Amino acid sequence: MAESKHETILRAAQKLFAERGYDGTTVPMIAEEARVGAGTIYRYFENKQKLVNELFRGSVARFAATLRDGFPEQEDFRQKFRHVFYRLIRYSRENPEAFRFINATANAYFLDEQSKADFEGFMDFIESHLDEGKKAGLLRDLPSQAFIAIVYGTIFHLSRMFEDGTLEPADELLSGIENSCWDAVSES
Amino acid sequence: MAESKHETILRAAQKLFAERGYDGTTVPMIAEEARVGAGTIYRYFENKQKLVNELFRGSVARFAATLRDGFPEQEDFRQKFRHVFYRLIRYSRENPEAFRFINATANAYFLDEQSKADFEGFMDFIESHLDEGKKAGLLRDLPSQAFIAIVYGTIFHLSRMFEDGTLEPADELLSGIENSCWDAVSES
DNA sequence: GAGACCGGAATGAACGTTCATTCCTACATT
DNA sequence: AATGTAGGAATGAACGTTCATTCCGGTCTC
Repeated sequence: MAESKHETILRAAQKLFAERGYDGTTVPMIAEEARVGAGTIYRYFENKQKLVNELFRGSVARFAATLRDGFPEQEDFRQKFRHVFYRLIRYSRENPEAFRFINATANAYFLDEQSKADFEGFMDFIESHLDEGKKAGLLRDLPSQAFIAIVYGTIFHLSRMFEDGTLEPADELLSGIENSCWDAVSES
Repeated sequence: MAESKHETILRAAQKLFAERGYDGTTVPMIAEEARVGAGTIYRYFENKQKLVNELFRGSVARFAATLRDGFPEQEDFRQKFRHVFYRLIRYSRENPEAFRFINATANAYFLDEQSKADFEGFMDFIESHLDEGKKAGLLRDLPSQAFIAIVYGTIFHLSRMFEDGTLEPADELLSGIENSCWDAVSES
């Protein structure tokens, strides 16, 4: 089998959660999307809330891995910034549903402590990376959270536009926006 | 009475929708928050979906009014940009629940055509304003949608941080971010 | 005391979840 | 090789609960 039932169910849930949200998605909907019986879902997940938390943590872990993977530890800060930017873009483009799901879910009332902690850890990676640039005097005198708002906020909105076809993700466009973001955060 | 029941119900619904989303909010919850009977809600709204759509349109209308109000038609583009930036910030700060609700709801499956059209009209105002700057050669060679992603995306993320206390909305910080955004979109 | 208005119990549909049953696969027996 | 059997996996009808919505008896207002 190419994909286990466990994975099939998670994939189906992710698609629906991204489209309709957690509360707007019923367990029978997930079952139908995954082409399994409703009861089967409960062989793999204790309940709907455990399912959404497991899905969230998995998505965040893969997202974090995408960022850390091939991080140019030896190169200069400008290169590192570029790496993070393009990896954020890459993940949002290759996993639009996961990206949308993560962002819509990150503050949700049904997330457990572990999930919240995992997401915070992921954000800390981005923040500490920006802190490094700030210490090196390469970035403006703003809290690194502000940089996150600029870079992550931009990419988040961009990915929405790519998804609904408002904007086409051409290389030239991405490179232009990467420069914009760099100019927004870097010391003049 | 300072506030009609109609308004009280809308306010209560907005608070809950912003916190828990449309499907995560039940009509009895809204009734309790508004301190009215569940049946009373149906004296003012045909059903839950009509309620959320009316609320959405009202919020978008007030948001749009905030932007248009006092728009410095006679001044230069830099001033106009500043105006839009600070009005976006102002609305998100004075109406954090409305702002969060609008952004979480803008693409939702339960919005009717009228609501979608209203929101698009609002976004068109921002876009046409940016187009003007582009025609004047003041902005980079990027689609104006990309500018929206940068400015609106930044403010959206920022407002989240203000709401959950990650960041404090000091004047100095806002002015610094406004400059960042301007540098991100303007021709060097 | 008539009429508009309101609250919250009542209602049927739909929810998350369970469970008795069926299905499938692998191995034992011949 | 063919048949029998065991047991985990899968199912979907059924359960209690909760939802959106309706309805009706009571309460203000004039």
